[in-house]
Amino acid sequence: MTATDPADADNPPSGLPSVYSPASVETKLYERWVDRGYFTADATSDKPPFTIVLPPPNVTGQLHMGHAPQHTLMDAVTRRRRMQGYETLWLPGMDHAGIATQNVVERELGKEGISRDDLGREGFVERVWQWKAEYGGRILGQMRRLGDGVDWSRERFTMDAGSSRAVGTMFKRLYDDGLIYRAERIINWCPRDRTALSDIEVDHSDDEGELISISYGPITVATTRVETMLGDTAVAVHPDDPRYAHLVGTEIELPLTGRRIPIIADEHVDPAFGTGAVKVTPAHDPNDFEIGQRHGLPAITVLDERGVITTHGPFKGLDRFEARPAITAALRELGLVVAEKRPYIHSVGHCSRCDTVIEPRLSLQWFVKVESLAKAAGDAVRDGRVTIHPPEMARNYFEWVDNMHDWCISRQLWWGHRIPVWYGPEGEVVAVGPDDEPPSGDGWRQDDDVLDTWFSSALWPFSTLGWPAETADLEKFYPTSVLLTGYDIIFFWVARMMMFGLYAMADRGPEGSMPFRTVALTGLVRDDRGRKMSKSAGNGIDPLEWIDTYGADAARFTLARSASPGSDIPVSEELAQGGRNLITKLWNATRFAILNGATVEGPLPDLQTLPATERWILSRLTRTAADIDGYFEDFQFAKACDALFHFTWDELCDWYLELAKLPLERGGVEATATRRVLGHVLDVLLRLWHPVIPFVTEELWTTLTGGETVVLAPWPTGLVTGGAAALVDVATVDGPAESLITQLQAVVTEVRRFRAEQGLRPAQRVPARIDGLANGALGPFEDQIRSLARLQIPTDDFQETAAVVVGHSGRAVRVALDLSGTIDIGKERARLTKAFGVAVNEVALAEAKLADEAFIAKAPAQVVDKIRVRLGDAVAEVERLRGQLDALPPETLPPDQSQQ
RNA sequence: GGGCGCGUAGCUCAGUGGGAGAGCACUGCCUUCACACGGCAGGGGUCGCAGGUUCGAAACCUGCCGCGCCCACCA
Repeated sequence: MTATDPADADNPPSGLPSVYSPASVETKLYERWVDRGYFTADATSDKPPFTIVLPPPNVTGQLHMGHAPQHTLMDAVTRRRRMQGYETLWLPGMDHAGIATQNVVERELGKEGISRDDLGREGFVERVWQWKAEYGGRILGQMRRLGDGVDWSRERFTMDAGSSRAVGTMFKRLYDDGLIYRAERIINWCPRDRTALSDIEVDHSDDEGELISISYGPITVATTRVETMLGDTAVAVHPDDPRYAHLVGTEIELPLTGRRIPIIADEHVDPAFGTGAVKVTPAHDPNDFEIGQRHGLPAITVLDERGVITTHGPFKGLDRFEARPAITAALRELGLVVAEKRPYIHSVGHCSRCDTVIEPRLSLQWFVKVESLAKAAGDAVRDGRVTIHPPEMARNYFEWVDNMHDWCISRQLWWGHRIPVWYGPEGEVVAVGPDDEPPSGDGWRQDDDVLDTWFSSALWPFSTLGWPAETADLEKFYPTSVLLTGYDIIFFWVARMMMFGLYAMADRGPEGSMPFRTVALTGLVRDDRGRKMSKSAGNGIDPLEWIDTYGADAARFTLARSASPGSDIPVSEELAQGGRNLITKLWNATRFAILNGATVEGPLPDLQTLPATERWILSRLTRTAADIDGYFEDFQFAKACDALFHFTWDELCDWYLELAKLPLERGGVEATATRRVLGHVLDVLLRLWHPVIPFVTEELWTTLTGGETVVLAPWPTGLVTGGAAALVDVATVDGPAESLITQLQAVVTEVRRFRAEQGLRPAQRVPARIDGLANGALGPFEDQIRSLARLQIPTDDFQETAAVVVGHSGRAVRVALDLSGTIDIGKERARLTKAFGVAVNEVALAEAKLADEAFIAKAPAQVVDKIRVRLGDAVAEVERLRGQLDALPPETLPPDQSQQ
């Protein structure tokens, strides 16, 4: 059916097929935009800058449903600013993603049967670069398909020369300021990736384990990690615990090892937990490490970097998870296991990259001393220099920033920025800046570790603009305007950019140093049942499939219309279809306009000369544009999309286009005015839509207006430059026209409802006489009302069999219908009776309210007035319905039904 | 353990003191000349529960129940 070939019928006049096929225009348009340099920023421009930071996707990454909404929203924000006349910069790039990328390449090597050790450090890193050249950055191509208007001439990578230089500079500065230090600490260690991790790279989950109570002679301890007992160097009890007071200061023998360890008293112990006695393993537990520090205990490491036991003959060489049952068994044999609780559910840390259980491990690492940096990062939000949207998310930010631990930045990886520190033969430690010569000579060697990926990410807002050099870009585009990202990386990225930005740019003063002025947090993508998207749950939806099936615009609109600040975004196939339908609707509306000669040429006719229908749509357009502009300003994308959707579908298509058909058909002066108004409305509407659905609006706008591009067309409101303020003029706001058309709609809707209730076919024309129009302002629209409600001019033998009355008192419109032969009197009587009952009830309610003295005494006058008006309406309604009931012809039933 | 948030139509969600809304889904009629990816009309909700404030509560307060997320060094 739909295989009608519209190209034949419609192509000649409109140039647009009746069904939009995104695939045929999207790629072409994107290339055109890039070629014409629309997205290329000019640092020498006089326009005010608008800069938005693209969270650099992992070089290994693919565009997934998590990115799609954020990219859409960033693009929409940027496009609107561009149309408003800002010099916009949206700078693309990728993150080298240390562990993730190293893992991918190692897996590749694994397929060839070799390990990274076979290649050596240099060979391996070389291999990663090769991999990047060949497979990396697929996501960049996917961004083009989404329509991201980024400045490709400024594309960056966190490991490129400029970024590396920024990293080196930053490290050196922090080091010289005493904000980077090296220390032996308990850190999170991933035995599979064999590297240290920062606290936030550890995900905690409640896992099944076991709680084993072991007798250490006179005292019993409980543990979930039996294997670490080999490294115990004390047993701790609470200082006030009377049960153990006599044992504090004595020594016991540690089972299986023969070592003697002290019993000590420490405030950290909770006497109410377990036996109230804790085994202390300073090398393998962060709390125990601190207890050890306080009491001068030795730290004995019993696990190596792969999580394998390194001591104690029978257990040496066992993996930690093999050692656990082995040691439990050995203790049980000695009769020392006094209680076992399993399953025991407790919180266990996992590597956020590979899910391996984290092993707290004592090791020598580099740290950023965060105290002063975090304080500054918190203050910048507290004193309003940086705004967080939505505001309640700021609490999360503060909670983290105010309680931050020092940041472990060294990683035992090969892929990343190598720590610029050299160690000399005499134990010298020298941090080397990017412009300095590293020390040479015998015995000097560079640190083997690399920096946490997030170290370079934290510099992204200014390293991409040329820092540490004082470039024109940095001057023009820093601080950036908006950071739009998911709330899941507030800690990983947002807070760290704040810390580093404020520090590195401190010479610009408090108002110029922050990395961005506004942080707009988006939700995460969920499926239509609120579940997180994941491949394993089988509910992953691929945004590229949506683009293939429905087009980029449909995908973008679908995502944007669900995006409320900070709220999660549900996605489903049905929603995407709704998006596709909207695009088609807009397409056809514009196509209709073009087919009917809509034009943007010449000035708009004087408002006074226009019929109320035209003044109404212009008034609605102006209000809608203002609403939308405000919603964009507040990152209320869902509301902006809703307003656009509602105006496009319910007002423009359902009413204005239908109303316009008559004057367009008639031609002449009327048609000329309507064509101009129609062209204007679509011109403005397509501009308003463009930030969200760039492709289809470009195709339609250029066809409609003959303009070069909508990308650079002035935004209808909130302009900072350009002379297009007249696009939406406050003067077009027209209350009387709006209420008049509302009345017109009510008349048409009432007649339609009546017709539907009578079971009339939509196309069937019914003779009708319309009273009450002539003395009202609706008079000129009788023909349109007849057209919309399918009412004919009364014939000579007109015979009123039913009437529809809309409104009351002198302003009522009465439509008398001749339904002889078709009307179902019974149905109509039932309908009127029901409505009559409702109206009577209304009257009773309102009267009761007005009789309530307590209410009258306290309610505001306007509320009382409102109720009086309501009472008047209800009384009129009762009268009206009574009249209609009385006017109803007597019911005549077919003979065969008269018995029922 | 701490923090944040949520519970409104079958589903996903708007709605921050004055007559319960949207999209999708559902029902009926319709290939009406922009659009069947459409049109018209319609059904459907004790706004989680219980108290309180108020003339008036989906909204404000308290408690309870249920759910989600984040943070946390409970052995």
